[in-house]
Amino acid sequence: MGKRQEILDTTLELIAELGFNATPMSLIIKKSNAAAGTIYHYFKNKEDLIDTLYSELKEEMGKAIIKNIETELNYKEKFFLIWKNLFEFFIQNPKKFEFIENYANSPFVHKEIKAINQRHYQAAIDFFQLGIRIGMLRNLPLYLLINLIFGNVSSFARMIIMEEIVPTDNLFFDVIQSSWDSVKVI
Amino acid sequence: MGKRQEILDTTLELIAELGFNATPMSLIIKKSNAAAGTIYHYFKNKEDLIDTLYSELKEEMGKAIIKNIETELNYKEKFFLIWKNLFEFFIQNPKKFEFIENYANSPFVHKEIKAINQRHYQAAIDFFQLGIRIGMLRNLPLYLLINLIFGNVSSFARMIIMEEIVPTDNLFFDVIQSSWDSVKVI
Amino acid sequence: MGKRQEILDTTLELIAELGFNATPMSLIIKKSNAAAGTIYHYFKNKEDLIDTLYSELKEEMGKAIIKNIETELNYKEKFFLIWKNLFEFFIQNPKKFEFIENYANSPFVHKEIKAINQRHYQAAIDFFQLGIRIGMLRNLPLYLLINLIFGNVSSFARMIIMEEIVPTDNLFFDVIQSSWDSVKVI
Amino acid sequence: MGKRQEILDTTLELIAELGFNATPMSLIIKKSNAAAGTIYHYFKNKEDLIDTLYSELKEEMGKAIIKNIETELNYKEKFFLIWKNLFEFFIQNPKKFEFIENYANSPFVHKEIKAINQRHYQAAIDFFQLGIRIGMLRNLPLYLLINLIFGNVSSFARMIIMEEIVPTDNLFFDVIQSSWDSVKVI
DNA sequence: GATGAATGAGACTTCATTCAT
DNA sequence: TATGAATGAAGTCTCATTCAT
Repeated sequence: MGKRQEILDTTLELIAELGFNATPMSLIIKKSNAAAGTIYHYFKNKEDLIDTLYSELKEEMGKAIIKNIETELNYKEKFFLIWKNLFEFFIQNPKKFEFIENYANSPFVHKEIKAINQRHYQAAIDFFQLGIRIGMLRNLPLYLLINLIFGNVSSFARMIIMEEIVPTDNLFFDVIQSSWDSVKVI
Repeated sequence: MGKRQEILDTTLELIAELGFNATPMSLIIKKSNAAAGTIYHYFKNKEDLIDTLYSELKEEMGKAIIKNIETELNYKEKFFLIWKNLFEFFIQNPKKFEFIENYANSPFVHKEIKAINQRHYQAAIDFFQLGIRIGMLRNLPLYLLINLIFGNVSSFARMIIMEEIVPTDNLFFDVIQSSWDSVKVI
Repeated sequence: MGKRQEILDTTLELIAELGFNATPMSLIIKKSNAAAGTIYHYFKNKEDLIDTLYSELKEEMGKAIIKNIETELNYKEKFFLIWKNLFEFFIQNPKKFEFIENYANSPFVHKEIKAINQRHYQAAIDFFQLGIRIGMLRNLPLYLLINLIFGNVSSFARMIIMEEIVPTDNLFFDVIQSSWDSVKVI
Repeated sequence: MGKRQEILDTTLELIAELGFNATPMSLIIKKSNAAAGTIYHYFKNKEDLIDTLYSELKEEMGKAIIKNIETELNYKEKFFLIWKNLFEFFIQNPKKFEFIENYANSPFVHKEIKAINQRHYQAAIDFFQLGIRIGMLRNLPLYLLINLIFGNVSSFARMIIMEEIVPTDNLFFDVIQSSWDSVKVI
């Protein structure tokens, strides 16, 4: 698979499961069958390793969100599609979900890294901005609106991943509808 | 003020500002004007210190949420009151908000601690359950519904605290209305 | 019982069971239901506490060894009596045995303390010296001879206390005879 | 010499001289010219370091005891040889003697470690068992007999090492004869 | 006599990182 | 590319002891 990728995968795995605090380099080294020096061959230091992982995941997530967005759909249908895309990315990648969620608000993360990675979301951001402009969505500050919607997706996905609720098609429909109702105009 | 309280206050302050990783015991010791041994006189170890702080904050937050709930109000008005109570607790206690948010989903936290602290929210939980039963609120799994609503409050509060948006009465009204629209029945 | 005695008893108990390393003052404090300050009221410091305990035990042991020595007995019978006295003191006080054994060769002990406590054994020492002089015992350096004999008692007592052998009258007779055979003249 | 061996040697040196309590890891680190981390690279923790040292010494001692045992000698001569082998190992390695003696009865030592190391003594154990079977040695429980003899060697060696007696050939002959007299059959 | 909160030096250990191979 | 022994600063925690009450 290549040592570099193995290291990244192991890091994701461990941090998702144990958290940052309980994931020392020594553990990443052991679990990824790499030598200490090898990690430092590919990454400048621990911070760089984490930042790289974060960036790659964010890019992957950014692409997942807008999958099939070019299809012929009306605004509401595209909203539902984006919502579903994000939701399914989380459900199908629980470790990545865990990592991104923990990392996103952590003081561990560098603001610059966050800023840089915003670019992967430009299409989605534009979509929501359009919704406000054409009067489909409530006139809330753009990023607040996005955070509210994405927060809904997270809350729902988290409970499923944590096995606190059982996902069904009906439930999915209810939640996405609830989310839509919160931002749609009348 | 008492060393114990001083230690707890300092810990909140530091972890909110710097995060877990960047808050060694030595720093807590220095900033709280206590000796190393004193911390261990009151808390079994760092984990116990954090758990205790979390529990005390959760209790305080639980009480804040249901402030004035006994007043003569209709269901929707009570919903708005709880929403506002939580929001104001966050805005007025940004450090506590930061700590609770970071800590809540961290693998650092013990499930038992979370479970124990649920009791402080019984009144609020009962309130949402009632809403579903009497047909005021969408028939979603109880805790999912609560997480969606509280997630909205968090998203809004976070952006204000991070100074990413400027709070106004109008904005507040829009957001709380959005939140209500997402769970109200028609 | 008096706090002082309770502290000494607890210290014996703990050190016999756990060893010096695993017996911090804090544990003695907890198990003896005394406050930290109380220990320091009676003993200058930990060293003084241990030294005091050692001295009291040595005195007690010194008296036990020469019990009934004034009786009308011939030399060999008195040898057997002393041997038996020491053996029974060990068997009946396994914790004291453990403590004395561990403490005796520990660099923890102060030479002066050891020297001072020799006086309790003067009668026994005189008895062995007499044995050499009158030609009943091998002409070995006095303290070597004593150490060989007392070492035999210890080896035997230790195995019984550790339940590595089962004590019987016959076994006792064999061992004491073996010990006598090692030092008797022809 | 290799860091690992240097650490073990230094540990033996220090513990023999100062005892467990007065031998912190920091001192071992300083005297062995190793970094703190290096010790933990080779040993899980302090306990493991001590256990390893104990095991290696026991193995060495086991081999020393049976040196030249294959020579053409009668039973008594072999008994004297083993006695002398052990004695000389102690005299020539006073630090190892000190360490083994202090460690052997310490609650610090793990029973499993002791059990494992018994295997190095199988040849000697067999020799004493044979002595009992063929009627050369007193019919005492095997391990008791061994402990009595080895206890004699220890008592003698200790006094020489502590410079409480001066070793001479005559004295050596007297003591070994005394030891033999205690277990030989008539 | 007795208490126990408070102390702070120092114990053990972990950690990210380096560098010769 | 890859290794892993070695580093040492810094982390968490323990300990004997003090002192105001």
